[in-house]
Amino acid sequence: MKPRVRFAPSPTGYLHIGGARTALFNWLYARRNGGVFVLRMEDTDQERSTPESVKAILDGLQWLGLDWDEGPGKEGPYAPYFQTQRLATYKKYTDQLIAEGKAYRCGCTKEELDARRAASNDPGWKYDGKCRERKDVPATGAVVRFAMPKDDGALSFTDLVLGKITKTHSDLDDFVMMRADGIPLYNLGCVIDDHEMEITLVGRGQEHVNSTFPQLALYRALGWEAPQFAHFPLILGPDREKLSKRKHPEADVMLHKNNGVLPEALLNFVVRLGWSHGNDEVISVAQMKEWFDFKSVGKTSGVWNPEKLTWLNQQYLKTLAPEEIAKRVAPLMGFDDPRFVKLVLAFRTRVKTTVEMAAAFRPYFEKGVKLDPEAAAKALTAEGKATLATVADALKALPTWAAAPIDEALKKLAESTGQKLGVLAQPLRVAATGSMTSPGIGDTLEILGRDEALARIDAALK
RNA sequence: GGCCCCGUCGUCUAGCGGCCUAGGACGGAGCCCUCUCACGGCUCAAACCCGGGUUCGAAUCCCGGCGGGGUCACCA
Repeated sequence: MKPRVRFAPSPTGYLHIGGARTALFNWLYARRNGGVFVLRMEDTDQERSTPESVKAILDGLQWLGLDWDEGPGKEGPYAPYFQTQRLATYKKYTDQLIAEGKAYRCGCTKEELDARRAASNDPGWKYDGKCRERKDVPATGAVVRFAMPKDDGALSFTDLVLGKITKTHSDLDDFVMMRADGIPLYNLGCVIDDHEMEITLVGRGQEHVNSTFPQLALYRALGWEAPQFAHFPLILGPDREKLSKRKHPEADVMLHKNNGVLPEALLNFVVRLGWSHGNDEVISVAQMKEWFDFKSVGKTSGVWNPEKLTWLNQQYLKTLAPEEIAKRVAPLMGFDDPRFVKLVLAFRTRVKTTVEMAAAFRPYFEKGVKLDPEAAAKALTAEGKATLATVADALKALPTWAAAPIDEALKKLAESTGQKLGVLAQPLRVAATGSMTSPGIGDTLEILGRDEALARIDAALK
C-alpha cells in the first residue's frame, strides 16, 4: 500500500519551528518512500483559527520548499482539507457512536465542570461521568462525550520511534469529542480524517503521545484499524522547555527568513535535531530524501542552538552557487546588479546571513565612504598617507583594473621598497572602505571600480 | 500530584555486549596560514546521572533511585 502521511497544523498563528520539523519528517518519509504528503488544516478552534494563519503556514511551507501533494490549493480525492468543511462526516460517525452507546450527550456546562474540578482538589481530575447514564439530556446545547470502557483493559500501540506504549482504561476519561454546535474536537476530527483520508502513518511531536490513547479508543469503537504512529522528540528552548510561540521568538520560521537564514540551512539544522545519519552534519535536502528513516530518529528532546544554525547558514552561503545567493540578496538590496556575484564571492566567508551580506554590499554602491575614525587614526597617519600616495600612483598606472594586477602591483612595490605588504595595504584599505577589515584588497578595489576607488583614495589623501 | 516518555562532552549527536584509553559537529582555548577580517588546517579542554544486578566482559541488557520533559481543556 502506498504510504500516505499528513501534516495537520492548526491555523492559529505563524508556522512554528516544531511544526516545520514535523512537516519535514513527514514530507521526507513520503518522498523517500514514494508516498503522498497531505496537508490538512485543523481549523476547528473557531476562536483562534484565522485565514491569515492559514496563509502564514502555507507561505512558511512554501518558503521551506515542503510541497504537499494534497491539501489547500491541491484538491485531491479526499477533499476538502479544511476540517470545518467536513462537519457532515463527523456528525455521521458521532451519531453512529451515540446510537451504539459508545458515546453520549453531556449537558454539563463548562462552569459546572470547573466548579467540580476545583472542588475535587485533584490536578488530574477526570470527568465524573454524571451524564453517562442520563437519558434526558436534550440534544441541543449538549456536547458529545466518548464513553470510555470501564473495564480494567488497556490500550497500546507500537510507536515507530518510542517502541511499545501502553495505558489502562482507568487512566483515560470520557473526553469531549464534539461540541454542542457540531464542531469536533481534536481527537475526533483527527481520527475520522486520518481514516477517511487513508493515512497510513501519523508522524507528530511527542506532546501527542498521550492523546494517542483516546484516539486509539475511537478507532476501536468505530471498528477501524489504526494507522502507524511515530512521535518525534520535542524541540526545546534555551530554558529546556518545549519551544513555544509565547516564550520563544525563535519558534517563528519566518523570523529566521527575515534574519537572513537560508531555507536550506534551517531545514538542515532542524533535521539534525532528533535525526542523524552517522557523523554527517551538512546534509542537503536531496540527501535527506535519500537517507531519512524513522529508525534513526532519536528519543531525546533537543535544545535550540542558534550558533549551530548560524554555522550551517554560512556553510550554505559558501557552497551554494554565487549566482543563486546573489539572487536571494537582491530583494534585500532593493535592486539587482551584475557585481553582486563578485560581492558574494568576496563576502561569503565573512558574513553569516544574507542580511549581513546585503549590509556588506551597500558601501560598494555608494559614492565616497565615511572613514572609521579609529581606522583612520591608525592607518592614515602622515606616514600612511605618504605610502598611500605612492601606492595611488602605481595603481593609476595600471593598464587593467582587476584584482590580480592590483595585487601584483602592490607586491612588486612592497618588494622594491622592502616594506611588508600590510604596510601598503592597510592605508589603502582604510581609504577605500573606511575600515581596517575587508576582503582581499585586490578584490575590494576591483569591485569598487577604478573611478570610485581612486576617488576615495584621493579623498583620503586630502 | 496521576499517567506517559526520556537520560553519552555546555549543545546536537555516533554508539546498538568486546572494535571505546567513548568518535564527529557547534561553541570555547591555542597554534599555523595570511595584506586586514574571514575561510581553511592542526592541537587542546570537555560526557557515558547514581546504585544494584546479568555476563568472562556493559555506555550498550534488567531493576531501583534521582533528574528532566510532556500531558491531564467544550486548544490542537
